Amino acid sequence: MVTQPRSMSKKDRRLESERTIMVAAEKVFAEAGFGGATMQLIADVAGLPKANLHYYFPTKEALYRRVVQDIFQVWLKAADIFDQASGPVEGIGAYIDAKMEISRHHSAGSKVWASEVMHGAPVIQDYLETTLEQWTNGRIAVIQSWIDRGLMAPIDPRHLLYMVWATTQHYADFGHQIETLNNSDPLTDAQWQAATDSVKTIILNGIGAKSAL
Amino acid sequence: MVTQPRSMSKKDRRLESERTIMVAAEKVFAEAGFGGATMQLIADVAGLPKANLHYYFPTKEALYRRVVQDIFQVWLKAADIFDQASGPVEGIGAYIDAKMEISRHHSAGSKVWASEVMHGAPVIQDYLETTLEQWTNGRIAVIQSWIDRGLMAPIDPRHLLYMVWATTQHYADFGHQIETLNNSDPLTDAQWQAATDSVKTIILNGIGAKSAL
DNA sequence: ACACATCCTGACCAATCGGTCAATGAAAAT
DNA sequence: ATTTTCATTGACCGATTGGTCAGGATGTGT
Repeated sequence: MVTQPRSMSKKDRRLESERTIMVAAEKVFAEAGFGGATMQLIADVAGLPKANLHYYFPTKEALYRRVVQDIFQVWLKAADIFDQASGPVEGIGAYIDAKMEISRHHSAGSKVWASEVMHGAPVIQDYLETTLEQWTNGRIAVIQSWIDRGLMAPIDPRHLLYMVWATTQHYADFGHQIETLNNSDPLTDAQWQAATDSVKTIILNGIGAKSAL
Repeated sequence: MVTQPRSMSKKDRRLESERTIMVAAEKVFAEAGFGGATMQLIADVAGLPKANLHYYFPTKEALYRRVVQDIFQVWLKAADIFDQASGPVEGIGAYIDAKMEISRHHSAGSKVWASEVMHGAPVIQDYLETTLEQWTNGRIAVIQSWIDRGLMAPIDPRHLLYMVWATTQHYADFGHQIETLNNSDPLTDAQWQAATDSVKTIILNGIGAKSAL
């Protein structure tokens, strides 16, 4: 489970140990929820003794907090594309692409985030009130400017964002249901592409998006 | 917490006791997840001694299973409107209305369902494979007939359904996040209406829905 | 009044939980 | 070479968990 090249500084080894634990923790938290996850199970998945986890992370909650914060960073980063876009077709289209990609390849993280918010965000409430609110307001302003420039219909930007979040994350959070309804097979490359295209088509048509180019 | 009119058959009292417990359980499971919920806390919320819970429900899992099944029934029932509709504007519009209503007034149930599916549906897997799959296939056929009759654009019905589920449930499952981004205030009647209208506008426009009337 | 079934609950139990700690090992620093 | 710091771990602990059970309360049919 753990590869430890001998030529590695102490700091690097600490970082790698932390990462090993956090990867295992993300998986277990996603599968069992915070309450259902046990330090013992995380330790088993990470291939380490339980006491070692407590050496790097003092409490279960501290470990969980780090996992959630980590996810939040990935999640925010996906939105950089938004700002570089000239109009809704490019901006929202690329954002949907990015979020669908995360749903596919980072589904455990998405589930942990969903679980955290669903239970009232006991751990990352401050993030919601600060970082997320600022980010959201910034993106609302961008969308509003597109509306003002006649590049899309006058849809409430807030609900548009919620719809993009909801739909893209659905493919991660409810991935098991989707898989079950797909003859219990994981979605193929083509099916993921079809899903992404469908989402983009409906939303971009739904808001009457016009390319700014 | 518990009102027990003296004139009540034994069967009725049993049913009412079960209902009292299940309401409390739904709330606690929604707030803490299955793993985080404790029988003691459910008992406290229900205003009953813990041992009494085990009299009506042998195990925590049995109680949880009943709660999830209960939700599933509500969830399926909301879709009856679908069949009576003459076209996508009426059918999908009414379905969105119904699901938004559930998200608003049955949010705990929605969260429990989401949590269950997110964790791999360990308890209701059989429902997914039987009832839900049949229901889904039936609705897909209806939507396809609308497409064939030129009442909407040729969108993959499956992904359209996922989008409706995702978006409407988002207002329940991520209600805390939405509330936080709304100055930590619950959505007002007008805001709920605006949300519902936005969702309907985007989706119905997005699929090029035409009324059949 | 009686017997009988159902309902209720305080006290209890084994198992598991998150977390601690002293002892040991390994690597830097001197 | 030796000291010092960091990393590792098995054994352990108090607290909490889901679940049990014996015995009392309550109602029902006769």
